[in-house]
Amino acid sequence: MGEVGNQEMDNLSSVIPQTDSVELGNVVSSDVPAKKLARQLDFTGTGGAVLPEHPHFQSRSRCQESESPAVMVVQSQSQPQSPQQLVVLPIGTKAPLPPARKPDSPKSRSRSNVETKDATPKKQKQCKLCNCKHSRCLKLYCECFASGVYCDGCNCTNCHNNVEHEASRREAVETTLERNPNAFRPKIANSPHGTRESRDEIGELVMLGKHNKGCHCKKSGCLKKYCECFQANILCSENCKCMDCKNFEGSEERQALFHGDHANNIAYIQQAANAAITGAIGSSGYACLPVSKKRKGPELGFGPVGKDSPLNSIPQLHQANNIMSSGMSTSSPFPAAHVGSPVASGPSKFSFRSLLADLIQPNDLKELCSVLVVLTSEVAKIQAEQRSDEKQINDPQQTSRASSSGDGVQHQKAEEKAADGECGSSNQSDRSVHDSSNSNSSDMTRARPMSPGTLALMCDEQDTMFMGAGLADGSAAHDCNTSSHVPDRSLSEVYIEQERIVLTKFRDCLNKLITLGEIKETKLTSRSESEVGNQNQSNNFTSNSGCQQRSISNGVVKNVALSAPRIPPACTAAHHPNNDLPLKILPVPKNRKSKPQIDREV
DNA sequence: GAGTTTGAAACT
DNA sequence: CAGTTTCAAACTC
Repeated sequence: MGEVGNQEMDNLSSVIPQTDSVELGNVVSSDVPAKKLARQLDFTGTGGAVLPEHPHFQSRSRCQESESPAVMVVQSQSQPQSPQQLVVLPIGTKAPLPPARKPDSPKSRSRSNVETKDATPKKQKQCKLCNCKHSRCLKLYCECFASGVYCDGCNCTNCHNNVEHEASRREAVETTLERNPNAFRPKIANSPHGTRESRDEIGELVMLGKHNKGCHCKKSGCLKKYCECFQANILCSENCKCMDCKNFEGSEERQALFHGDHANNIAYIQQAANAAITGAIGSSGYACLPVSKKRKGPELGFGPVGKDSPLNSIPQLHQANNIMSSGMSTSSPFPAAHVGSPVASGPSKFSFRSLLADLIQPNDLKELCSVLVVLTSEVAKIQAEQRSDEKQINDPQQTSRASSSGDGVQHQKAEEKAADGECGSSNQSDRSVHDSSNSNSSDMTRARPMSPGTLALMCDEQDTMFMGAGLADGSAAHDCNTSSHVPDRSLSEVYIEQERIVLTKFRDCLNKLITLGEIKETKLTSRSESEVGNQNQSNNFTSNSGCQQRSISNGVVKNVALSAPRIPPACTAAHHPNNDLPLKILPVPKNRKSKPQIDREV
């Protein structure tokens, strides 16, 4: 341990504002030697940026990762130097706030409303309550500090993570950020590559996410809450450097924690965890080289075990929710808000199995993609034919003029045709929606030729479809560079039209899925009700009629409708009354100018 | 509730 | 960057 020079101590004194002289006194008189503290605080004397202004400051928040009902760090714009600059607000301040965090710790639960030495006055806290003694809650050891929130109601000793010690707090934040600019970022990132294939296999809640740094566990087998991955309810990833990891997809030890008739028996689960760690359960045969077992995408998870088992508490579900949002939070100066999480309604003992678990098969997705691609190619064909026809009619001058003034009309016409083709005939109200969307189309043509997502999609789906189509004038030739053969505008019109069609179809599919999910839920509900003795329910049910079924089942389905809002037609296209029916694309007759033949199976 | 274990953070 | 120490949460008894 190095000596702290006088200079450093001088810096220390000079950096700390006058108002904090008392605090410095506190520091010196605390149970930590002054020099040691000086080192620990690692004052830099920069005195510049403060926590809230740092672009990287976000509530990384174990709160956020786990149980927090939502904490938001708000920067006061008016008083940038004010110690109160950082204001911690519960998001959605509707009272009553959810119970204080740390439901998983009986210990802290019992403490949660007790007055403590020098922490800020007790009130319900949105984050885990810390018990720091030596860090003054100014290091990442402190969960509150790490979460970017003030200690409030904690059981900490000599706490400086509060408004009164804002100055030293800021210094600490600064130091922490110097050491690690990502210190306050979420530790768990979304994984775009999470495979969901094993969801059905286990049938439980799938956690997508990846620990940014990865864990380094040695003895816990990553099956205890010591492990940050396990705690966050995610599988270990290639980022981890853990030893003897058992927190990977397909791990027998891991599955043993969550399966079997004892799945809800906490004692059993903990026993299983211990056994797994000591190798008593299963013989996975893995050599426990973490790398060999790391999945590429985070996957299935179902909560830590032990006394604090999440199987009996909602935090894990919060985590799931938070994981999903944490990945997005990097673009926001604020930690992700978790307001009104559908899973936050209360503790549940039941494992969650998606209603769509049996409905969506990988092949379906492939087929859907194929259908969409075929659809777009048909649209492109039609537009190409259309355009060539119009060329013949109009002389070149008119054509060029039309491209500047009459574009919108032409485009609209094309869209109407496509919309007709898609949905047969659309009713008036739908059309008005459609038209309103079109009003922007021509502008979009210039400003936004094609969304990157669509471009990427088209690049991915690529070629066989489009190239095979051999479009007459190349207007819809699939060219990821969106260049060349045709004037940009007409090309982008085609793309826009394709995009619109694809999105519309995709929306329809999602709606269909929702309906199927609802149907399934209705079935399950009816079944369970009938099991309890309510025999009349099942007779009301018919299997495949979509939304109307929500009126049945003694109000049970009413809730379904609430929980699964249908995706609105938005501003994409006319909505066909039969949108819920499966799509079937019929071959396009040659020389046909109009719409692609899209029919619906009844 | 005290003591132990664990792994992240801090430090050398 | 690796090794060590500190720290506080998780866990055990």
